[in-house]
Amino acid sequence: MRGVPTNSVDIVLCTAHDRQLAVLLVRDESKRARERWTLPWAPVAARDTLDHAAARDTLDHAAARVALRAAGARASWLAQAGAFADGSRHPGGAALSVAYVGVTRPRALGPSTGAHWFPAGDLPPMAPRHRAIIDAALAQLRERMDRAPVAFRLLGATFTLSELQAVYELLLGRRLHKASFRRALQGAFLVEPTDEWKSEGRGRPAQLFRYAPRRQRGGRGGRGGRGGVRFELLGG
Amino acid sequence: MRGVPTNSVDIVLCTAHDRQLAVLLVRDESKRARERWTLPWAPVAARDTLDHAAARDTLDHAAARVALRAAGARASWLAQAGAFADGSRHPGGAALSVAYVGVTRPRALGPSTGAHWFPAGDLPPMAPRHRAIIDAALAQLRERMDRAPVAFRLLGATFTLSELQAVYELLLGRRLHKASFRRALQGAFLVEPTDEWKSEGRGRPAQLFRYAPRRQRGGRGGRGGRGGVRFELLGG
DNA sequence: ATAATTAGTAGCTAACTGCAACTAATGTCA
DNA sequence: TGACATTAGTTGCAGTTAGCTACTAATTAT
Repeated sequence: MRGVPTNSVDIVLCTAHDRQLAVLLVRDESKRARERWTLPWAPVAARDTLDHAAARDTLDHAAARVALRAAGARASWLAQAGAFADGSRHPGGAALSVAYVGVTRPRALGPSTGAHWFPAGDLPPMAPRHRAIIDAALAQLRERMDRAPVAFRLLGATFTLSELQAVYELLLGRRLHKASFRRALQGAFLVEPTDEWKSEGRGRPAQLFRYAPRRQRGGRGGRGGRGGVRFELLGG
Repeated sequence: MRGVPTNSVDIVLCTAHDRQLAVLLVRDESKRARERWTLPWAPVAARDTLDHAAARDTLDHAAARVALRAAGARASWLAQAGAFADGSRHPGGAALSVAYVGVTRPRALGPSTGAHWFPAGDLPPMAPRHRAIIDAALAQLRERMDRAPVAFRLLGATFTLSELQAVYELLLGRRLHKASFRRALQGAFLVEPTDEWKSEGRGRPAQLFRYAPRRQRGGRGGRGGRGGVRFELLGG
């Protein structure tokens, strides 16, 4: 916290933890912090953005660095979630915060990194701006699930269809119908079966699949946006 | 342009102009500008964000002010489209730009305001960052059409269903099927008929409707997000 | 063996989309 | 005046898709 206010990049990194959607928070190290947690963040100096004219996108790279440092591993998906500059003070005093939302595969955090996974529905007290960022980031995560393969990035190279459905349900926050889910998935040519099967202890073993999107058959899909208009979401 | 780099708010304001989607640009007043156009923008001083703790969202208000000044009227819809800070220089030297996308009803621009509507498909040379902002803003505009009543904001208080469909086709950049469009609209309880009719010269007069969303009947819609998962958009 | 549990599939119905064809109301023009 | 063009608005049909219910399949627990 120098004299000149800086911009910051703040990350809402999500994972599946203990059958719940969890967000990564780190301990707030500033003096007046009393048992507080913050999102992982880093300042973005104005200098940086002017010096490296070659950089494809300064903000994206800064976000990737912050996520890597906080979680100990690369985020497997990361996208910008917006800029926040309302009055509520930022833990680091940043004038403006660029928020990112991402996912990373569940793994153990290194000890004493000061980071911890919190269930998204049970977060500790935080700075108002960080609370707002989390709300917006989780909302955008859900909206983007049908445009980016977020769910697949939360899984390993191979997975069962039940695992995939569980991730969708976790991220969307609602139950899905098994038969419909599989029919839609099959029709989208997104996964292909492997020769391996996975037995989880109880019940029938499940076949393992891998994410292997093939170019769409002329059907509905396609980037151009076919199909009718969806008026259903325009409540008020 | 003082010594300290500032942040900026840059607006991609759209309207229907001459049967085409048009973007509002203003003349670049800076010295080394040779016949160049830029998006309407304004600096956001770091001070502002710290002083007015009461302001709901500093950035949204700044964006609304910029749009009002450039177009001479309030934007009827406005949403944040992301933060941009790649190497490409900003016309005003801003280190970081927060982009907004909005729409405003077609109207005559005041004379000699330095602003002009350009067809979205035929834009003049601009700073690379502004070009990137426009691309991202128009993409987001299309994605948000089914979550926010953007099309209705481009129309007056009453409108014919053909006018509504034309706006949808303009913003989406593709043709829609008349019967399906109307059936979906009727099923969503979004508009209600008025007693007035509008005759456009040729052809049968059209009934005027007004935007009056009623709370959804138990059907598909609802904010909670019903319906199956849309895998079709996950190409690669 | 039998029950419990999980995986995976099939049939039915309801809803929705696109298509084609139709009726309705107005202006244009011979 | 009457045929024609133009735009509005509706209807019936076929194909597709989603959700529901119910079923079979394969494994572990008792």
